[in-house]
Amino acid sequence: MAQSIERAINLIRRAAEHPLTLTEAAGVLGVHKSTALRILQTLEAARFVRKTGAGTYVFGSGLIELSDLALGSMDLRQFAAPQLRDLQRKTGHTVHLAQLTGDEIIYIDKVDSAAFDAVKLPSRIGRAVSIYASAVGKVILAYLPREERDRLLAHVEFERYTPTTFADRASLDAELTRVGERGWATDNGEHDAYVMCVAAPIRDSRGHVIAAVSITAIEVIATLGQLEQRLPMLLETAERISRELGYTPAES
Amino acid sequence: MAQSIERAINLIRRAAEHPLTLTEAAGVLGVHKSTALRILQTLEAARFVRKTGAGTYVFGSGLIELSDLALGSMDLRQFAAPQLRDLQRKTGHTVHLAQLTGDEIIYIDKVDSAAFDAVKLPSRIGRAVSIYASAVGKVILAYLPREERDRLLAHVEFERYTPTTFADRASLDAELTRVGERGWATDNGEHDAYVMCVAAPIRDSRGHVIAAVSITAIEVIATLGQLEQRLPMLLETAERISRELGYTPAES
DNA sequence: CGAGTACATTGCAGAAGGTGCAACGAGGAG
DNA sequence: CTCCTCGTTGCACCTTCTGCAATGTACTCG
Repeated sequence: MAQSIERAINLIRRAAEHPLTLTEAAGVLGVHKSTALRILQTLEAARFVRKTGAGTYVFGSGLIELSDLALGSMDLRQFAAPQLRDLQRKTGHTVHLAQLTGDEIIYIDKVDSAAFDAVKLPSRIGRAVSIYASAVGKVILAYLPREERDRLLAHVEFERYTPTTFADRASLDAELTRVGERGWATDNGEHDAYVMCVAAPIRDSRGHVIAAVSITAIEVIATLGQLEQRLPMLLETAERISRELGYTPAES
Repeated sequence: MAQSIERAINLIRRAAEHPLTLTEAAGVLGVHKSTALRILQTLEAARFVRKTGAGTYVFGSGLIELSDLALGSMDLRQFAAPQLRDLQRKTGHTVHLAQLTGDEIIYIDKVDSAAFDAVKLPSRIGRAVSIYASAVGKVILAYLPREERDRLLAHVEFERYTPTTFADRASLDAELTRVGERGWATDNGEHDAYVMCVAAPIRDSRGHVIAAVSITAIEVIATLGQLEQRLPMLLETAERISRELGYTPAES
């Protein structure tokens, strides 16, 4: 649509992979060197690329600062990272940290299972997660104020990914009530039939649920029941992270 | 220089901070909505931004994937992260992980000192480090094959940042020999007069030095001598990371 | 329930910005 | 010392981007 921008993006990608000379850049885009030069200079001004002493262009720190900015709450990530790692080691399963940002829930950290899983989980840091067909999504939704929950679900078009998906508002609300009562959520293959999860909420200093940790496994590795056996560790991890964020559990 | 690209970058920045509606986007840039729309659509195609159900634009996962790609060697980061954290906790000082990428040395991870330092270190993940006026730079240089060292230093213009800077090739080479012999490097305020560092090399499975860990403090907090007392921990951390990368120390 | 409002989206003509050319400059190799 | 390659600059042309106006769509309020 906007080809100069497309060209710029193309160059960013290349530069991130491998140092790029001006002539290479022009070659890749199939444009004149002067054109490539101007694009690179613009990107350099934004520190999206950086010019090395040798005259090659490489990715710049601007991009990383941006992702940091976007992933926001580096606090949360920083505090959570060692706990996630611990949890991964103790359970052996893949661990996710997801957070509500804007209108959606995205993964902000992930610790892969140490096992040489034949099957890689497709989740990626920065990706949005289904808000109603995931354990992290449901556990966050469950603790959101009524109006907030309504706002998030207002635009959602429910889709029945698998037989277990809660694919309408009524059954989802019932599930959320259940989740809210027991304090954790599961994902019984609700998005991908063979992927199981258990998730627990993370609270900030005001007690608001703002994120969630989960452990995930494909059914071949562990059934949902087996995952649920790890629940004490999961809940402890979530609580520990919450405490680091300044949360003090009310004595109820 | 290329204003459509500048505009695109501007929008990326905004979207990373806060969900953005089309009208806002147009307002920010001072252009017509249709213009803003086309830019956003282009960015969306590259997944630099993503459109939420509510119609707002937020940062997209493409950016994060890019930084991951650029920081490369996620292996190194992953393996190193917990060790760095440990080292930070034990020493109390800021810990850096730097790596040789292309022609330069960049920080690929950082664990800030837990202390409420009045002075923040200006280092940032993704930023390039001076190759000859930093502990990490020198320790990596010291173990590089002769030709590689020459290549990296060929384009360098030496600058005497402070009285302690090794500002010419001859004195730098002498220093590198010393570093190579004892197995670690210091930065005695060679770039910024009040910033002290001690760094140790990290090796990959072939035994090549590819990165370095360092502990850093401003002189008010700790003198170089005090940092050197932490040397055993630093060296142990470096070796542990090297082992995780598959390095097996030769019995010399 | 229906009109009104606010917002996103599309097509098109004009114009501004981007493009390629050619010439210059700098650095390295032989 | 000369040639060659690569990065950089100024400029005229033309492609591409822009803004307008009209259409479509979703939400609101009477």
